[in-house]
Amino acid sequence: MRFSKAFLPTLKETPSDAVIPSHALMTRAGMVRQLAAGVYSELPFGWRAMQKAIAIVRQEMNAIGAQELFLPVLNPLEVWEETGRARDFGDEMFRLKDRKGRAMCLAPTHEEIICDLARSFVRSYRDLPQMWYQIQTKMRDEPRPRSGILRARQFIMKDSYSLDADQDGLNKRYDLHALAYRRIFDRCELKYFEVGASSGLMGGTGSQEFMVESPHGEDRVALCNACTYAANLEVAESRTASIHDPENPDPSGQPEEVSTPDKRTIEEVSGFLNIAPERLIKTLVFMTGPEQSAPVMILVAGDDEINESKLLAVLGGAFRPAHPEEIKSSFGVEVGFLGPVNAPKMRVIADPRLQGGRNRITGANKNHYHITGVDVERHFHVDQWADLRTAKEGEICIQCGSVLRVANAIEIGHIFKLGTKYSSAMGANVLDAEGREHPIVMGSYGIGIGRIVACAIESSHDASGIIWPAPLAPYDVMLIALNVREPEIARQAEALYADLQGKGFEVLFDDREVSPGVKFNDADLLGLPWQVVISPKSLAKGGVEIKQRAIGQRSVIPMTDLENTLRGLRG
RNA sequence: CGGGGCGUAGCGCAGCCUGGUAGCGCAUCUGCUUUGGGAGCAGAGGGUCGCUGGUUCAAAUCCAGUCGCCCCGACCA
Repeated sequence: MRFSKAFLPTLKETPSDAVIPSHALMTRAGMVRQLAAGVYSELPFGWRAMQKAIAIVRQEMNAIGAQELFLPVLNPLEVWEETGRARDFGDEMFRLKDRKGRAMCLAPTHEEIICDLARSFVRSYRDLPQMWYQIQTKMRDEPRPRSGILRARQFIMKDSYSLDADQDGLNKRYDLHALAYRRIFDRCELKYFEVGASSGLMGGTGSQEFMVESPHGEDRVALCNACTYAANLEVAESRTASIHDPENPDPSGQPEEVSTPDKRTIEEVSGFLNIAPERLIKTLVFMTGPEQSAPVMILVAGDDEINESKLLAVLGGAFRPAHPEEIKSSFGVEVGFLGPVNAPKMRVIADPRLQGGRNRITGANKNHYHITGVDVERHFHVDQWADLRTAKEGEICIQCGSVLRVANAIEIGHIFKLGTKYSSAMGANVLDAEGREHPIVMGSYGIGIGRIVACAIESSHDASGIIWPAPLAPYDVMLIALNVREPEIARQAEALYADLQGKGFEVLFDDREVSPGVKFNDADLLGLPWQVVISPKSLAKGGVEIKQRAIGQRSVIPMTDLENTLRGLRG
């Protein structure tokens, strides 16, 4: 491609609404253009990078035997009502009506459509296994699109689905996907890691995320400094130093009320009574059940934060924090003075960190009072022990005993063992060898194509611009002709342009009549792996000048060595 | 959904407080000169100041509403 003819609008200045490096650079390099919040046009330079990522994904998906198909984005809402996800997705699903008034939606993902195909065409265990994938535009009305294309409302995703007769089959298909994903991200030269994850809205029995560490990532992950343990903070476990309880002055006594006027938060009470926060018992009340009308009491140590993902898994269904009025009517007390002792009867779930606690402090269920000397299980009953706390930086790895750190990361892939959630809801069944009907056992697997590209830039750039990993680079070589009005330069540059292309290199040829500075700056901004400069100076030295973008060093080499040098650099 | 900020030329911004001819830099177009890190000179084009309404002799500027965009949080395959 000739730069003089290309639709490649580079920008000298960073648009004011680009906050993170990948967004700023993608905009400045003429890769994308925002049309609305979370909606982007992919311009030619950016689209080429996307196509590189797509080609890699496609090859590796085909390599594990998956078959590509293409599903509709425009869906009748009915299909989504069968599984209840029309409701679960809520406002995140774009909805519309067709001219006849039929309720339609724009697909945020495609499990339902896959299930619909499966129930129509898959009858027997002999038809299984199947792996189907597509590279498709997804629509989600995100409450807050942000970070450029990292969190968009319209984005391209590779999504695949496996259909199996049993759990063993699912495990195999899941492992195949994990393998393919590792190959894909390796080939894209991303420094990724895998974490155990929550399956959230998707349901199912297990899931892993593929993450790239980045300060601009929206996910938080716990990583072990020594071993391979890594988990999304939503599910991460950790060990903590045990809580030191001073002897209870009266081991068989009852808790004692202390006045704590206007001290509501852990911090206030801890400061006021001069007692370590971990010895306070934090009491929260959530409403759960089908009507969200059943209260449940959650107890954790005062210095811990409730982990809502873990709580969701334990409660097994939707929940919400109780309203202050609900608490007032059942406990007769303000939030802030709640406690498990002499509380109204309700299900009590406590974090194991409280187990065996002695002489602890908690709310008195009386405004402006707390109680001290509380012994766990002697003074109140616990129905269920469950890990409900959020792991923190510096805590102990459950695998190896080393120290955990917490980092931000960008999710580039996610694989799920769905099980039969969708197939049973939609009646996608197969007959087994004995002629009995079973729901198909499904898996679902996603990769964010745009995130691959954005992550590559996010983790490989400098002050001048992008530094492409070669496999994702929109072109292999930036050929720069300086002083193109000089006939000899023009002639040699044209010849080189044709020659390199003939040898299979993808070349962006800067043939513009602009000053050298403009060309060098654009070349660094666009970040192609190699820059080849042809100029009076280089010709005088008997060749062309070559610069590897990542390293920055220039050297002049004979024209005849160019091909070998470029191939050598390719690695 | 809560909090904050911003909408003025393609991009980056000033002007608004204190109402009175819409500006600057970059980019664009023409001509000449220029070619190793975002060139020089001369000339030119480009704006319903997000939108609607109000106040006023007069509104980019003041008031109200509305739409859009960004950020923090909540939320989130």
